[in-house]
Amino acid sequence: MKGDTIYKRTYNRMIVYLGELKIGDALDSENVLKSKLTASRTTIRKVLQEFELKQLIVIKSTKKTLLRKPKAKDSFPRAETLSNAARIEKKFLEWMLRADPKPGDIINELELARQFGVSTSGIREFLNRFSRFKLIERRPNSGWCFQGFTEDFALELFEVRELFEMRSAAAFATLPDNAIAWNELHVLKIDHKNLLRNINKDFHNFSDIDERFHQLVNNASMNRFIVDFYDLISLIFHYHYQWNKVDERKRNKAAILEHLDYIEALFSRDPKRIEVACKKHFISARNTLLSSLKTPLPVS
Amino acid sequence: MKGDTIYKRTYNRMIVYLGELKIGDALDSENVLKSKLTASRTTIRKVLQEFELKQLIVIKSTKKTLLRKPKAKDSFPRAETLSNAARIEKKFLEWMLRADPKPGDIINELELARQFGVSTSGIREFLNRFSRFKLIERRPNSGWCFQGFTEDFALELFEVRELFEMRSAAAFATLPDNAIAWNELHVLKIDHKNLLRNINKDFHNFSDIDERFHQLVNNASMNRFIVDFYDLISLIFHYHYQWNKVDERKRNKAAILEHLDYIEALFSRDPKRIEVACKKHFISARNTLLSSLKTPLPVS
DNA sequence: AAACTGTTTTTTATATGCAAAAATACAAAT
DNA sequence: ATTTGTATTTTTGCATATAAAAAACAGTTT
Repeated sequence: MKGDTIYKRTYNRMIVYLGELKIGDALDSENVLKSKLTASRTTIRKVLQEFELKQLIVIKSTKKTLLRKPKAKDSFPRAETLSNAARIEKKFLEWMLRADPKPGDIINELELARQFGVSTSGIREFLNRFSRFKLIERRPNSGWCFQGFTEDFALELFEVRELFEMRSAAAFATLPDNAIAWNELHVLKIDHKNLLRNINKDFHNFSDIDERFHQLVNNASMNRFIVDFYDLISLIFHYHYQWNKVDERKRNKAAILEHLDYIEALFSRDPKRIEVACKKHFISARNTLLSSLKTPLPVS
Repeated sequence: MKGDTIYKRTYNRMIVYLGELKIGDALDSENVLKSKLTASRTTIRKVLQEFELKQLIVIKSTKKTLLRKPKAKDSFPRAETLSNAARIEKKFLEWMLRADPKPGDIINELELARQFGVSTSGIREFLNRFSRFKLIERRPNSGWCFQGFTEDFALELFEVRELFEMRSAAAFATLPDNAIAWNELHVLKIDHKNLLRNINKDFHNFSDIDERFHQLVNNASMNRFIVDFYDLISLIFHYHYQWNKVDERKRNKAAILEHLDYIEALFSRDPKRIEVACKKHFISARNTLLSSLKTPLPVS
């Protein structure tokens, strides 16, 4: 009753690993495989035995050799390698998007469990973890109350986000010259410029680059609470990007330009300049988010 | 298998409620009792039936009358009215204090379950909730890793605390004249002065007043993320107060004086003055915490 | 008909059961 | 000294079972 997603995940990783060898090559020892594929030796052995059975490898005491290359399509489908918890998270986010629950709505564990086809304990555990984002609230001995992604929520979120990122950006400027963050920032600058060049076609790629950029800045704070808070930002933005498609190209182009300005400010290490660029970006980001909250959901 | 702590809690509340009536008085209707004692009608009825059985009240269709007054000592002991979850939390904090786990230590669910005499699912749920404080981290398919209340942890905690409270204090100054927060601040000022007068005797009462004060300031931010973060501060301070007894009287006296200064600054509504008082207090609070981290635990 | 009580259905809180995975142990082989 | 074979023991992840509590429904009484 535990599911065998780890076995399947390890199996898939083994296929990738074998794909990198040549026929006749010897495999690494079990202990090395254990760290390479991140699983216990117990699981590694189980997978190896399965591969021997399928005559992909031959095991002769301490020597394991590759007989023929596995095909990538023999892998288990990705969905089967997700843990139950990950699957529930995915389903819940999809459900939120679809059902669009309003503040004050009650969600109950049994109902969700039935809808998702999983046990109540899985749902319960998920909701417990998810509640850290403050989008739902437990009512003891009753259900969960949906708080909703309201304007207040967005404003409070942005207040903290701004507070944190201003601090992080200031910290970024004081990083030593040889910090890898500078290289990463350089790469991001190039990526931004490339995206700007193909903005008409690739504008929806902005979401990824946006997350990478802000995460890089926040990491400079070296503060677990600040870094952790970015999980919530990511979630909200991911969620929000799903439905606010109005003017997306135009908005993203503007944001890229702001980012480039912000990046230059970071390279300059001038605190004043950084503050100005950062603040400017947040003002427009907040406006974007707020205006999209007022746009009703498209009817599907 | 759900435990009957709610029944017991309601039973105790009913005793208090009956204590306020005179013999021969009619009890409120079930629905009124339901809101007065905050429980479901189902539970209210169960309790009422028990009281009837014990001949404390008589139920005649729609009329319930008090026969004789219950004695307070017939209540269930407080420990039995705590939910399982609350009991686990309490035990875990005690355990942390006693076992003093070090960063990198692994805690496992089964072990704790056995030690606390509860089921693993209870432990699991608690650890999941508790992990939001970042003192423990889940290792999938393995156990939980204790992160420890290290110096880094304390510094990062204080960085955010300061950021948040500076913002909250500034917001406090802009509250309208008729906000109840001003009255509460006034009460707190008096309480501080009283405590200062009896500091030699009552110095250990500072912990409570400290929490009330900072919570009041933080609430002025009207930001759920800022307010929520104070849970962590409370936890850490509660935990920390348990063992750092060195110079407690002296430290608390100094802190009270800083608070009084801070309170006056808030009343003045002068942003500059507030900032100075707030910052000053945080510098010494941080030093206190850091120095206590370096003090080894007293051997018990 | 509004408020109340009696009864039934649904949901939560918690314990328990069990397969998968991890950890451990140690002798045997290279 | 590393690696493997094998067996054993623990522990996790998830499902399910069940008593307590809540909610919903249906009658009564004022």
